[in-house]
Amino acid sequence: METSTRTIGELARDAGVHVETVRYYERRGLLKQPRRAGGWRRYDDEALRALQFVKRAQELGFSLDEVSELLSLRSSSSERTCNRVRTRAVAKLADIDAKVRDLTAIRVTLEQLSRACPNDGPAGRCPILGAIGGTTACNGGCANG
Amino acid sequence: METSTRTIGELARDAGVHVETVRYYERRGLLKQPRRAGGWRRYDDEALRALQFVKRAQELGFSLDEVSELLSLRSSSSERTCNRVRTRAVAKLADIDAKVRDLTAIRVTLEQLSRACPNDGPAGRCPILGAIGGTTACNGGCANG
DNA sequence: CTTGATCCCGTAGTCAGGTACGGCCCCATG
DNA sequence: CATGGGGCCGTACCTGACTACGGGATCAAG
Repeated sequence: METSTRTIGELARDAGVHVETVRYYERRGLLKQPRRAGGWRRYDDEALRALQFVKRAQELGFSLDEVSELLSLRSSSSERTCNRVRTRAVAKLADIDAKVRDLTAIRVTLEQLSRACPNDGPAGRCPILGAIGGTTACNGGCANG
Repeated sequence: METSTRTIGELARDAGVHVETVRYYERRGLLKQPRRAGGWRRYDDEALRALQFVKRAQELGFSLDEVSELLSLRSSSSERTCNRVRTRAVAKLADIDAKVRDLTAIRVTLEQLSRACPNDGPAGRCPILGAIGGTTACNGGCANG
């Protein structure tokens, strides 16, 4: 943890990911090639921070492609970098809002159906099955004839 | 739409899905084998309703495996069917709630960061990049020295 | 110097829910 | 009867983010 040079296994443990994940990120260009000692990758503290950056951005809902974007923004020196990052964050906020709206709509429907459910009885009287699919198990008039 | 016997293409169009999706559902056992005329699948109105059942259950957040379960419940004749369906619906509600909670937590964080963003400036002064990843582009003291 | 843990690499597989392809067959229309 | 659009089937491919495998190399401890 406090050693500034780690093997891939130690790095992975410190960051709470699997070794294969580190190699995968490296393949995807999310982590830069570390130096090698006798063929083994050696990572310093900065590599650990880079890995943590990826994980945290991911936790904030960014895909690995988007993390790549953020990473290139992070190493850019433009005065507009911050603005561009904010644009991404705001777009991500909109994505999240859309998802929450969709889920909430589904939730409302499911909850109404669950409430309407008498909690016993056969398929033909189940309001949930009824709402999902009309009549099939019950051709022609059970519960409405 | 009003013909009671359709080809797969007509069924797909009526249900708003692709032909391949119908064949895929059939392979997965979500739709039963239709009768054939000269090798071509022919579907009646009930097949259309079955397909719509699958789509609507999916819209309510059920995976195709869960839809299979619902389908077998639907054709069961037990008095406890309704209860079992409700159990699935309630579990799905809990899933949705968990997802919404996660998304909301992310949302709060992202929004705070967006608000804190001065909307211009370089990476080193970007609160979003800062919050995600500490220091890398900015080793040793920009914006805090 | 041996042993066992760890690392190397490339390739392939996983999950969900489809989507695409290619070669052949069938059906309705003119 | 020809033709073109659709349908048949099996198989492979897609996205995203890993995860697994196998055979060989290397390192640290005893």
